[in-house]
Amino acid sequence: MSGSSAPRLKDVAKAANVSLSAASRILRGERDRFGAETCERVLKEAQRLGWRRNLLVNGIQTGRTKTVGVMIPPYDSFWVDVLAGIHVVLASADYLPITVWVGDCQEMPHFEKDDKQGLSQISRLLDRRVDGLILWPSFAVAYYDHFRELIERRVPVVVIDHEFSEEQIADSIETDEQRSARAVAEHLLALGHEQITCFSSRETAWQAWAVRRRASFEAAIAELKGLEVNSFRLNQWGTNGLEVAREILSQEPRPTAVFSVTDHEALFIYEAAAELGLRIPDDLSVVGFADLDFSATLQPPLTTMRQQPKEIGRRAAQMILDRLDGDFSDSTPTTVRVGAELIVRGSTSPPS
Amino acid sequence: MSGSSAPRLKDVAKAANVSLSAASRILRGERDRFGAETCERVLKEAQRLGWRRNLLVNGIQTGRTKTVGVMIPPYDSFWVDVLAGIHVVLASADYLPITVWVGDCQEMPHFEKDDKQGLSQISRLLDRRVDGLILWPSFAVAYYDHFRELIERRVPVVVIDHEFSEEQIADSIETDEQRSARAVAEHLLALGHEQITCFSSRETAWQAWAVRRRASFEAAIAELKGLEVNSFRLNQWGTNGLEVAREILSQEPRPTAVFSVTDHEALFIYEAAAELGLRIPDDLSVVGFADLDFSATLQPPLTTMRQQPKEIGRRAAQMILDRLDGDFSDSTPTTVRVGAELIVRGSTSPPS
DNA sequence: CGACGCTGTTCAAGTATTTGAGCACATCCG
DNA sequence: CGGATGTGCTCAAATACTTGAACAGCGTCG
Repeated sequence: MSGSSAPRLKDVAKAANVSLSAASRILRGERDRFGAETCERVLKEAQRLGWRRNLLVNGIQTGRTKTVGVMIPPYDSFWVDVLAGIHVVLASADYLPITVWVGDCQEMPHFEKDDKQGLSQISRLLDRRVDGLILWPSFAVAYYDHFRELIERRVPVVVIDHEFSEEQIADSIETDEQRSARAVAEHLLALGHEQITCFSSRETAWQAWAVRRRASFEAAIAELKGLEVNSFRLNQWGTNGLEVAREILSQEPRPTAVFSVTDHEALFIYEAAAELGLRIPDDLSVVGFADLDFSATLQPPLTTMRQQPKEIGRRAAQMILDRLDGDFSDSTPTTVRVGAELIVRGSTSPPS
Repeated sequence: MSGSSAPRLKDVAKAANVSLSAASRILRGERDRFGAETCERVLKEAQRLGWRRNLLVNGIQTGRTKTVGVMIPPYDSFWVDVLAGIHVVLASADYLPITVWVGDCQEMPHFEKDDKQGLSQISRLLDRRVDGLILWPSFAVAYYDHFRELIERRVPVVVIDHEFSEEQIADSIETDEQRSARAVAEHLLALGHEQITCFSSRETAWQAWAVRRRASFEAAIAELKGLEVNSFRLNQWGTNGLEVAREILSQEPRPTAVFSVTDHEALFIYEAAAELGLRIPDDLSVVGFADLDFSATLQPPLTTMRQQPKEIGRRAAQMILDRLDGDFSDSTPTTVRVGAELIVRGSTSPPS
């Protein structure tokens, strides 16, 4: 019934019996110009009325909303951790991330209907005047023009897990795929495996990381031992994981080790192996990638490359903040590569 | 180098050679007052300059920012799906969720340092003038006063998974714990189990759902068969999952079935069972709750209650939108209970 | 010829707040 | 006693629009 919407500064000023601008200055901390008693009165009234500053107005006036748009697929614990990293860093600078979904999250998180959805999401962020943008480049290529426009308007952009095919127009951050794939290769070769298969993800245009991961792995195996890796991948919609896993395990000769480009694919290998009565790691070694939340508790626990999603998130956010603080134009776009660590668990052993 | 920040309406008007207010009206869709040729010119210039409306201004003027604050723990796939549901519904109404983290997401997602963190997060949302608030009530009790203030200001609040201990002051949405727990109880009893243990989560003040879930389960078992359930729980920080699981499986007599209050606890049971050489489901039946992303691919696949997180998210968002659309004061707070479905997989069987 | 419709214009006020400039008054110094 | 200094506060413009009201120029119709 009180029907009162948010109290205005005007109300506070009136209640404390000072002018609007006096109230504004006092509440902004410019107190030395005013008497202690006046300050206290204003503060007390603001408190009593429950006044809070209106950041929208600040946004209009300063051109800074203290928000950063984030466009990533909140798909598994990897992305959740990336988000966590972003949140922590932004929060400590009193920024807030505004996250939008890409893809038809209704039914299939990893699949995007068309470019327009992503573009409209970017639009919605820009309408809110975000100060910066962190994104996973589902269709980065399609957005190039958009990026260029943003950068011209001094809205810093950081892209996660994307390699710019031509000119690099924005900052970029990714897992060091080459080193990581090599670590996996070294591990499997050291165990003595020679029949090695790689289970890649969907390798659509925007899944550049999957391509790089698989290719780096193939290259490492070839370079280290001269062996050829037989590679499989998911279909375009990522719906046939179990079928591919079955296919992988039905090869003649059967591979003794499978490197899955993420832990998700490894799950399908586990499932197919159980179906076929193959024991891990006795009959089959499995290596994943990401160290997702469930990987340590699989039976057997999954050997996997532990990425540093939180660190990736933190660095991404920090890059945005740095760009916003410092001079924007004088530094060229950079790429940060974050390391990953091989966690050896029970899913790998020498071939029998 | 162009150094241009976002173009203003003024720029568009100038470029199209019309007045500011004409440009405003045309771009807002009030076109019938203007000639087709003029409209086209304005639209074209707006497009060319990349003009986009400034929702901050709209927010100041109308008091509606078209944003909804969301405060939930993006902890596992359950919450990710809740978020997805929220996003879908809000996006279709051209709203945007602004998500803040609760808890020290740096190290321990499910643990909050103190009330103040949550309150400061709410503050940051309110400073941005969110139109509504969806939250998971880590410290809902501590926030009661806050809620009351929000509701007085006509900021609708929806609480997920929280039971108001006294007066219900906000809308609330939760999984139907009673029915769900009863379904689990019926399943285990139908299989013939009599030594049944419940593995609860941390049951801190704000984990009301865990308390309700465990208590409902105990009650159902008692009511259906007159049996007593031996219940265990995690410590206050949720750090001793494996120890508790070991303890559970070391009881004399050993339970033949364990109901885990979430799939996370079930993972610990799997791990402890593997350690002790117990086979699931031959020696031990395990039931989880939530049907998280990994549950179907465990070996054996986990029997679990499938909640409807997306539906919960959707309903929560819809409740906010309804409150915003309709008359706010005339309807009393309601509680929505969303059903869950028992998914029987390989982790349960009759006791041997 | 005057009224009317069409297509625009200008004016002014409103949104919530910030901020540079400046004013009134008191005190203090020379 | 005049001028400098400082305190406490106010005024007005600015941010980027929106919106209602009034009005102006032009062609047309009765």
